[in-house]
Amino acid sequence: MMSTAAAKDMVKVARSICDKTGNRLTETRQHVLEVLYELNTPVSAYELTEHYNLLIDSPIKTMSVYRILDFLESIRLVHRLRSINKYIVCNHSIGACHHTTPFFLVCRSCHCIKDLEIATEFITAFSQQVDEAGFVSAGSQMELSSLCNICQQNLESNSPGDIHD
Amino acid sequence: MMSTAAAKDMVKVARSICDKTGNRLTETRQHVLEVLYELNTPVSAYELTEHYNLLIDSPIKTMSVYRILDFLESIRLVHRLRSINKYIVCNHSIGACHHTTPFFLVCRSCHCIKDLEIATEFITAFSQQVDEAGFVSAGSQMELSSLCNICQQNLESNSPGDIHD
DNA sequence: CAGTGTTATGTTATATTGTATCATTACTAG
DNA sequence: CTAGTAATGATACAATATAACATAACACTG
Repeated sequence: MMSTAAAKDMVKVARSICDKTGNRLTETRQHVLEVLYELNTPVSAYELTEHYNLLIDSPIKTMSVYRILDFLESIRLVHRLRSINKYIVCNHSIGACHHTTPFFLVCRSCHCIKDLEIATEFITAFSQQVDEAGFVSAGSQMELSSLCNICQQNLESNSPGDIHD
Repeated sequence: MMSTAAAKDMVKVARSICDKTGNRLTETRQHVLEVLYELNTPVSAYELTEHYNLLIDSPIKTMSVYRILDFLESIRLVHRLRSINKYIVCNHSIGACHHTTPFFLVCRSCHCIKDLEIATEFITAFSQQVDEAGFVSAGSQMELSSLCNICQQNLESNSPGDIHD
């Protein structure tokens, strides 16, 4: 596994988080994180398994990938995009997480995403409504199921299934 | 299939929408809509199939249910909750849809939901950010993956898997 | 009303995503 | 060292979703 400097920094952050929270950043977990980081796009657990097995010499099965992704999500190192069943590295693994409710724009056609930065006033106003509705705002995550401009244009020009890069 | 008065009204609305949009509200489609309406809770395509086959004498297969749900979603009579892979009847089938971006609070534990009414100013402010980010706001749908109060309490009291009704 | 194109549904098979379960290995504390 | 816990391996299976092709219902035209 070739690691960029950025990836090494990310692993450092991950290690310190694990240390603080009394968790183990095992080799396998670190590898999963690195692979996910290098992919730099949302992938399913199965896709991640494939890439892992191409990049890392000790092979892994999807069951383990699920478990490790669950773990990494639980300590907030990765996000699970529930609307498309895919995973990405959390910004805060690379020192950029705002630690408020994340807001993902998700293209339901090509599955590209954008992590939107929302004004704090916005979030707090929301939180109140959420709490009033009998739900928990803390630790929640928003996803807007939408279309990116490219897919929108493709649909208009009647070429469905036309996946851009 | 016993139909309540409310269900009949809903079917009437559905029929008029289909008429306007040049679509057919076939018997099967109507049945799917009625069953989903009576259930009054988010269900998967497979769950819907089961209930359908209990309530309607002519049996259906899940493949058809998927197709019909897709259709009903396309003309905005049902919502697909992508974060939990379940479907519900859209409010506007019962004359209450605001026709802006719907916002669903979704409990990731028990899968109960709440359709939040959001202030219009809110939505428009959002839409702008979404458009600026290169996504399409029209026709989008928001889901907040969260926990309802009951599940939150259950988790705190260390009884995971404890599904309330 | 027959013929033809289109839409909807039936049917079967299969792909994709996610969990349950139990065995084994690795680490941790006494 | 060893007993207990945490992590992973391995196998099976459940749940969700789509592909592909056949048949049926409808709708338009001549």
